[in-house]
Amino acid sequence: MNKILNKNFYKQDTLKVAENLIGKYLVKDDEAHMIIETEAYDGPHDKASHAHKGRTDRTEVMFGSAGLWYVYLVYGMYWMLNIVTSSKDYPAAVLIRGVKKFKGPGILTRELGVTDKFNNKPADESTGLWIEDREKEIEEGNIKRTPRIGVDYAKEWKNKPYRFVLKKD
DNA sequence: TAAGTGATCTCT
DNA sequence: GAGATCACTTAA
Repeated sequence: MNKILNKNFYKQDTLKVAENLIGKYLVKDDEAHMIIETEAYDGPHDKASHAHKGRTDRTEVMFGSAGLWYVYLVYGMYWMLNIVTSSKDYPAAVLIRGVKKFKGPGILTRELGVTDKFNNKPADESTGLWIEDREKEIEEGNIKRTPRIGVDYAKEWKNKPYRFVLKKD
């Protein structure tokens, strides 16, 4: 039974959402891709998070309700796909870094045609891009935690093990 | 390992 | 308005 993840799932603690998203399926129209890599960006105190400097036009979405997409451009070329988590007015999101077929966050969005048109939109059937739970269960010991990628500037936060990767199928 | 690329943010 | 920075990728 395939179940589309709803707000109750995304409302959980950000790290929990990031971990639980491993092994779930990112669905775009009729294609389903198993998520194998995520990263958590949790709260205003997290120096690696865009939101740690406060609310701006760009980060406004992260302060919004759980279950919204947060999509933005980095390095002038690549879209990053995040799902907003936790409570309203608490800035947090989980970056979808990779699915089984496409490695790398920039590749994933390029191949799926994800752009800022999804930004601030809900992850459900209304946008044609959502995440669903399938029968397959991932064992906890099969998920590896590592520090996040590309956030060396974040000082003491750069080494936090906020990245989750599926070890093997 | 370096460079391409453009939105965003922080000064003026 | 100008300048720096950046949650990445590719080609060497």
